[in-house]
Amino acid sequence: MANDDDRVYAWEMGLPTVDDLTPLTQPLIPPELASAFSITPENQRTMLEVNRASQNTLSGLRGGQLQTPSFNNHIKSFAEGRDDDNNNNNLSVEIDEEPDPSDSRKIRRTDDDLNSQADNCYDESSARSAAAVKRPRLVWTPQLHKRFVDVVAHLGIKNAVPKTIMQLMNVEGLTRENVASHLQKYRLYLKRMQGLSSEGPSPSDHLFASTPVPQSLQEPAGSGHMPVPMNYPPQMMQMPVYGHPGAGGSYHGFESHPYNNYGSSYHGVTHNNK
DNA sequence: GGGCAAATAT
DNA sequence: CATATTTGCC
Repeated sequence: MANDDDRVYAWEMGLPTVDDLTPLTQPLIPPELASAFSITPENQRTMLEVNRASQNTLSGLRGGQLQTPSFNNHIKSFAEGRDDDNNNNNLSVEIDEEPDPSDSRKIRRTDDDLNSQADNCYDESSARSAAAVKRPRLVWTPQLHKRFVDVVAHLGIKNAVPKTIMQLMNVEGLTRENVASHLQKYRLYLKRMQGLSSEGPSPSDHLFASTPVPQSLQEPAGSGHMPVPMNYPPQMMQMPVYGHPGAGGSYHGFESHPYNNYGSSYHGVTHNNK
């Protein structure tokens, strides 16, 4: 006598996670292979292109009277529900795109896009090279910063250079300049804290104070470990929640374990209907 | 390319 | 105002 919710949940759990799926930005056939077998190489799809296609798909679904509202709700709840259930740490760069009065919604590189784009292809407007587009101001969310700190910690302090950090963070749209700039500030923060021992972080250190500083950074950590490629799961998961600078170092975020936490977690599908 | 400080920009 | 980005210099 299982009710519908249970059946839906069972169905959702049987679906592949975003981690199992090949990112849309990644060609199914490597260029080398394609050329070797004289196959016409696929067009490279960047995240920007994929996202644009997603927007078009969503706006198409919403705009046209063809769809019933409940249909859209199901798509959305599905995406959010899986995110919560699997505890996916799908980090992505969260960016605002001001020049678009027609749709003031925030554009996010999430698996909302992956879901929505599944039933549509990208059009010509998305075929433009996204490289030439200047990226909007990056927002260093606690999650993004956490990942940054993790990478810096796992690299030695000696290997923690912008380029390497950027690569290991593996975040779409994140540039070396972004990392370099953030690293600069982060180092200043570390320096200030080591100088004034036994003193709570400055109230102005909103972001940094909310993220624990790994011991790997406290000292030169002479352990000669080479850059070990740490595989972060593909991006996703954002929440408006901000760490409380309350001098305690209390913060909530993901704890280096992308998966697990299955049986005990409640799969409350949160509808953020605005 | 990296590091840093100062100037800009949002 | 806080923070991210750009710039110039080493």
